[in-house]
Amino acid sequence: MSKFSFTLHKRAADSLARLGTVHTPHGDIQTPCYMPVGTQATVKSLTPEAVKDVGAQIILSNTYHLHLRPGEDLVKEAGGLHRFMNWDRPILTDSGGFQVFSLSALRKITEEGARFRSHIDGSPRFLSPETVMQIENDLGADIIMQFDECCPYPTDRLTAESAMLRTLRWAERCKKAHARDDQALFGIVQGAFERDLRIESARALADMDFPGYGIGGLSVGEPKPIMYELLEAVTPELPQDKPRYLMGVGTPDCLLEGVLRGVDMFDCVLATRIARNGTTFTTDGRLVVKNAQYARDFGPLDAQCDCYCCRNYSRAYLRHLFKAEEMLGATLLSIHNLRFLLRLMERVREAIANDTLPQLVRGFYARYDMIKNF
RNA sequence: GGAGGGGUUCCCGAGUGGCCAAAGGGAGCAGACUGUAAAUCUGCCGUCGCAGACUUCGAUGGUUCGAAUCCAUCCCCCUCCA
Repeated sequence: MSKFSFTLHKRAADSLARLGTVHTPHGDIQTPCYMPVGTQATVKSLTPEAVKDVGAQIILSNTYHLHLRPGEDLVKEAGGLHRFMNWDRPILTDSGGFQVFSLSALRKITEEGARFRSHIDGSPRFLSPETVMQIENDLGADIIMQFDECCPYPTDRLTAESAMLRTLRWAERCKKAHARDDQALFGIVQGAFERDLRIESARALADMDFPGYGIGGLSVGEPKPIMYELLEAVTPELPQDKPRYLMGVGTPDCLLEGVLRGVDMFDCVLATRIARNGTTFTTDGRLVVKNAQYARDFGPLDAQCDCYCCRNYSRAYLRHLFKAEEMLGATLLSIHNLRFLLRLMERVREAIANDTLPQLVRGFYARYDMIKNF
């Protein structure tokens, strides 16, 4: 089985943008890339074939959610996550660190790990770096994330530092507990919104020599300029020959800004979530297709888009599906929103290769309405 | 012809003297959503407006300090009997 590696093809001249290839046992990933999220071993509302059709090279799944249901032992018995969910391309599993954060009402964190109440049945659960590694090893994704501690915005410096340092200690423990050399374990940069803590975190993780690095704890409500500043501080501290993954981002503009600051990989639920709620990305900005103004609009969602939805269906029809609560609406908008981000990344890679990234970014902002952005 | 029941704000439907511009639901409209407790959640929903004012509960008239609520007449619907 081929091992994980990263090939850096090119660094842009006028920004930190990079062009690369991530090699995994289930195939290569061209970067910069966006990864659709399939938390519970499914990208909501889509068949794996549809996810491939929109151009996804790799998808995300979630350790915490699969641990609770159906359980990693069942997934392992099924032959691993790829076979279980019928997805033969690369998979990345998030560690559950974000759930520790977002389900904060139900947990208590100690040095040992996080004690939880299951959000499904209230049963007590415990996640530690060691248990998370065991679960992720059983699930069998190509890339697995360390167990980390995420801070809300805003966070006081002491809390930020303590979470960052704990994440470093947990990184060591994850590394020690990780038992499969066909899975690449990524460390995660923390440090909340303190520039120097972020830098310290990145340097320490770099010294631990991970095959790739997540940048976590961002896009949790802070203003975008703060996120961009922190990215600019962090990516130069990370090894050039390893992929950087900005966790949980995002919007079309955040993707571009992330690429410009040296990020190689992104994931975000936004595309599929807002799709299920009747909202779409378009070349001109956000479009809420369920709004009354589209009742008699028989044109496509986005005339620039090459997706299945835009090639075959009108805004009026999509609006009808949402008003009638037909589930095809969620499917078609998910196809479009994913394709929108994936195609944007395709164009970004092309532009880096051709040294035209600044023009691409300029062209994007010239049309994209930031007032109606997220 | 006789007996009974009923007409409430877009729809359904509570309300039977003041706390009612009128419960609740639906529909409608809008907003939110960034490592997914989300096919979810929130707000608005008579008119104008900041407070507040004004017009509403089939129609008209009446009782009362005060009526969607009580009385009279009329209009319209439904059920049963002949």
